[in-house]
Amino acid sequence: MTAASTPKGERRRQALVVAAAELLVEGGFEAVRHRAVAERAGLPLASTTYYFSSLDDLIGAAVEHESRQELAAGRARLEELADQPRSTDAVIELLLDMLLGRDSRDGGAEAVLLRYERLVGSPRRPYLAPLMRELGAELHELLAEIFARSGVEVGRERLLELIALVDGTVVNALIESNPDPRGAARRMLRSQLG
Amino acid sequence: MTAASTPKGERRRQALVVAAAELLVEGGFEAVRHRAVAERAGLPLASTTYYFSSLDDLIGAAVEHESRQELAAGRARLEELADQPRSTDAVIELLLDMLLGRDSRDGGAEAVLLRYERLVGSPRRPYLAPLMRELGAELHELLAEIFARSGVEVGRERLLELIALVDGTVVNALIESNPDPRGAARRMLRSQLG
Amino acid sequence: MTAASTPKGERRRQALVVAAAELLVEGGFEAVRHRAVAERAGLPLASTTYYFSSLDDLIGAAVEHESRQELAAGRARLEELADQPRSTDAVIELLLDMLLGRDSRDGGAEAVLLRYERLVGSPRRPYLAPLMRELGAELHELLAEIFARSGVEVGRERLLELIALVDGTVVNALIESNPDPRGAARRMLRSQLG
Amino acid sequence: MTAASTPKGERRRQALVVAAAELLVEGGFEAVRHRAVAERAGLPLASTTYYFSSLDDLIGAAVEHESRQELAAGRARLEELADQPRSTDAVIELLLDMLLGRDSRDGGAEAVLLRYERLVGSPRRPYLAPLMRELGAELHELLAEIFARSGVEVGRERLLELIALVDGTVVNALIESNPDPRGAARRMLRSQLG
DNA sequence: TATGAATGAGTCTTCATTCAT
DNA sequence: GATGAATGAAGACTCATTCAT
Repeated sequence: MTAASTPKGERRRQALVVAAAELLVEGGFEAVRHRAVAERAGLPLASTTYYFSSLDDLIGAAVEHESRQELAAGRARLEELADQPRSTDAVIELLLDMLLGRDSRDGGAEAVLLRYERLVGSPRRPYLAPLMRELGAELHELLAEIFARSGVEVGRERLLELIALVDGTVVNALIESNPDPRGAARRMLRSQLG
Repeated sequence: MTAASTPKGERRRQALVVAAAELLVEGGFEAVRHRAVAERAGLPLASTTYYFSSLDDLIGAAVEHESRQELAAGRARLEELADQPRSTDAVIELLLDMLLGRDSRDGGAEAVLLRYERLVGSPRRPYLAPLMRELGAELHELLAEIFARSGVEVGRERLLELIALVDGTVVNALIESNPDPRGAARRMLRSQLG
Repeated sequence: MTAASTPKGERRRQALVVAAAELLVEGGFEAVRHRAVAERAGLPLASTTYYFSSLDDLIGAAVEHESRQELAAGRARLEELADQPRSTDAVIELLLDMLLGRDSRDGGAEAVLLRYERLVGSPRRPYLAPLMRELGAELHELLAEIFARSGVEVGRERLLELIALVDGTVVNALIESNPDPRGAARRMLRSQLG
Repeated sequence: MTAASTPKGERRRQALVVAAAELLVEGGFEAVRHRAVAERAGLPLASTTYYFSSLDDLIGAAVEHESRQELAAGRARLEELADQPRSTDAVIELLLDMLLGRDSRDGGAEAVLLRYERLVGSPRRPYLAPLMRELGAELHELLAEIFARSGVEVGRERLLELIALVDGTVVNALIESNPDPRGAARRMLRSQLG
């Protein structure tokens, strides 16, 4: 419909996606507006509707871009560290990086909050459902691989339990304005794995 | 800020809070708008800014009202059931009622989603922080009491773990468009408490 | 909903209605836009949505205003001429004034076209239906009164037939770019009444 | 202006006209947009401005196409039925088919409304004037022929009167939200021809 | 000859907030 | 103490048309 296959067109489209993804990460779904995206990308307002049939379409692309980026970075890191034996603590940090984002190491609660807002906000956007399921599956695979390589025996059920534990701990930490949700999740994982 | 101590003033203020709380429960933070609140309360639009210095002010009052109401209902229920011996399953349902809301029993995912959106959306509203902390503490107390009365030995750490497990399971169920988040949480609790 | 009962408010509201009615008469339904109305009335854009819950609401008010104005003018004229005996030709001109608008006497086809566009455009706007029926009934009454006072015996069926004849003649004249639709209708009426 | 004489060009141009005519019939003048036409024709958006200097140009071609099509269909039908003797009622239905469109037999008021919107909307598009005159003349011829063959004596004046009567009746029926404008026109013709 | 890319202008509508009364 | 009136800013989206390639 709103195709754009020329290199130039593709570049502009990508610029919009990147701008939207940045806004998404910085301010959540609400921050992704036609105006804001166009301005950040340095493109005219109408370009947003030219390249994307609706704002939802653009948001979808932004979520996908951001998530794939993060997943890819996670995979790359896993490869990079592949053959080194790792301590439980190192595995835990890796897990936390994957689940809370690497920013959570220094960004305090803010980065984590944004991430979980995005997750909890997804169900409101039904068009994200297939994507979220796919990304979720890929993330689980990645986490399973992390455990496998580190020699820790973890079945599927146990993996889901650990993920739930982390997510639940984080959510509760956020709600209680705990300034260090990562720390809370870390403690929880240690008591489970350690 | 813009107090209102007349009996009449107090009554109107309360009507606005109740209306806002209803909207909050039905449609999340986004649904709480000056217009909508005033209309539902059957009061003039300007009354919303007269009794509340800003929309955030009103939202804060609504969150407080709603949460206290729910906590009180939870406590009342506990008292009501106090002396009857209870099966593990009954305890689990009670826990789920407290954590996911009683609506979750028939409201499907929607009611649960609304609740978790509210929780995760809270940190973005700093004025809610003290309230959320206080409410969290009271909820934990209530849950501890439930366990205590049902004869199940559960320490503070273990309680926090169970809560995290439920919240994490629910969040993940929502993200994956699982139509029955309560069911997912129930299974998790059973495997932990069974 | 968007009440406005203060004299001042009522005046502004009326200014918008008048502006909208002018635009309607000059350019048809399509010409009645928020921007255009606000500009013509010399009021801010948002005032249009403040006083009218939607554009349709405003259009409805404009149509009603314009039509009642015309009907009232027609009645006034009838009273004014009341007791003078009238020739068939005078009756015919009166009829044409009522059905085509007084402007049709000097405005050529343009004024008539706008009028018939408005009529034929009404069914597309269901909210106008009750109004159009009411106005139609009042117009028929007025025309019946004209015949009655001029001593010409005309039953209800015959009246509807004459109206249809005029409207149909006018529509066909317009389609064929006849510059004098009133002339065509006049001839038709003369051959019927003469 | 922007001619296109290649066989391929001519074919594409025609495809656009056909698409535009369909949209015209289905949704009136307003429905004929560059985008919509191109999409329906399965051609690139820019082809609409390449083959037609403006939207009006395209609309003109669509009106012409549609009208000639209908006239031709009318003539064909007349030939087909030519030698059978016909009752007055059959003649009336034939007349109504020609004036209101065959769709009016089952399409209810909608199809008729669309047709009269198109007719009354024509004068606003001056470029349609010559076409509309020509088509009008041909239609009158066709109707005259219908009467001639059915043995009913009808002079030119009487024919124009009957047409006006039908059109006027239909317009008034539409305005009054009469759901069966064809029925109204039928009754009118019966009382005139019966 | 064609067309993908592009956009300025405009569409209706919502809303938090201010202010005069 | 209360509120009707008011509005600037922003929201998503549409569209005819231009232009470089």
